[in-house]
Amino acid sequence: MGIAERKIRQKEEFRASILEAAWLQVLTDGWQSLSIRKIADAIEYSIPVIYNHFENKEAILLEFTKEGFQKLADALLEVKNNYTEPSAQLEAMAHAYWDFAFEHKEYYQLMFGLGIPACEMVNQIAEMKHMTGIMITTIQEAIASSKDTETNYFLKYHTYLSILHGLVSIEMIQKVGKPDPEKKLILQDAISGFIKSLTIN
Amino acid sequence: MGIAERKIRQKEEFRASILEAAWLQVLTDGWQSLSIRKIADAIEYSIPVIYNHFENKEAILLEFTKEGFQKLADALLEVKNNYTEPSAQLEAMAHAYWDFAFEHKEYYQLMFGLGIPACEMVNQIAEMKHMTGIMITTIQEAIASSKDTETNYFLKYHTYLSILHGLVSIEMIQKVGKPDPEKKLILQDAISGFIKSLTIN
DNA sequence: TAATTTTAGTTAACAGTGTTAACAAAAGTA
DNA sequence: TACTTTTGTTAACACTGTTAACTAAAATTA
Repeated sequence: MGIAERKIRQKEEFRASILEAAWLQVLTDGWQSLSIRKIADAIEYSIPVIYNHFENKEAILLEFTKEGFQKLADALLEVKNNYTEPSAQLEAMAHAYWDFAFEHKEYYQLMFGLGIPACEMVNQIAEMKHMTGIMITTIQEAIASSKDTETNYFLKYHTYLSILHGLVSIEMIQKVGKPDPEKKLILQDAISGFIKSLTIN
Repeated sequence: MGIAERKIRQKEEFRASILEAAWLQVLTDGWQSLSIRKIADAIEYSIPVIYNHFENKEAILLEFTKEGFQKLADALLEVKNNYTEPSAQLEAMAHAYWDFAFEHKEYYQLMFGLGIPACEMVNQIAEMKHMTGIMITTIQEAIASSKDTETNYFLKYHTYLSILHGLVSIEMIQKVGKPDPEKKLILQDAISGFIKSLTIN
């Protein structure tokens, strides 16, 4: 019975082509411009077929949100493995986070801008939990090898992520499309302060 | 010639009533739900009259963005004046910033979320420059009374604002409508680290 | 006061958006 | 071949921001 398998495969390909067309649209004109109709146009099908593969537009966005968090998690893990000292890992991960945000601006804006509007949804995105898990683990390792091993790791993780997201989003708001390398000084400044307070205290 | 004056007054009142109706709509159903039609309905006029007072919907949003930055600036100035030490001022302002964000969630989300999409616009909002000016001045005062008076104040201002915005927006994303007072620990943690690095170095 | 101009406000439409019900055509099964 | 299921289409609904064309009222001028 290869027919059923072929159908599943075709369905998967169809789904992928929808996402591909959507992503192309996003890359050329941004999230705000993405519409079901444009996707339907691009794949040369009528509008309702898209609803056979995705419950609604939000489901399509959710797919990209997951993809984004997965990519970010991968990027963090990769640089983390280049270091053994937790503090060095945190610093490298901070730079990787920054680089990801500006190299994949579209992903980042969806992940932390348009997406995640509802409250319960946050914990439903496994990919996000995965990413934050990497951060939390590293924070815990840093605390474990510090003088005060009783430091609240969750508080520190929250601080770490907040600093990173704050730096990125303020930079994204102020200047669009400027890959100002000098701005990494700000990242370096903020993150080294954080790491100091984590390792010294 | 009181007629012309009365007309100007009426026009101003009309404009105010549009903003009032819009704000009511935002308070009840959020920014996403705001529409020109609903405003027109609320003030019991037809749709095009709104375009006699505002160029487009964005202009209405811009009005609230300005209002928001003005309110934030006021809040910062008020708490700043309760202290003389720049470091104490920065700490108090951080708390005021946090409080403003969650007491005026609608304003904050517009100011840093929907609004300011274009690049040039940032410097066109005088109210925003005013607010950041207050922050920058205080940072400069803190640096002036520190050991290293050569510290880059603009870098430190950027870091300060980024930490605040990061904390607020991460908190806003994760939990909607939870006034968790424990979360102020994170603010305290991050901001005291920043102030330390500002005054000690 | 009467005629004219200016202003204020309306209706109706255009060009979009997400979403879905009703139907036709193709594909698979008996 | 006849029947059932899947697949895809057309057409519509209920919205959105925005604007052109028109009418009624107000203010100005002769």
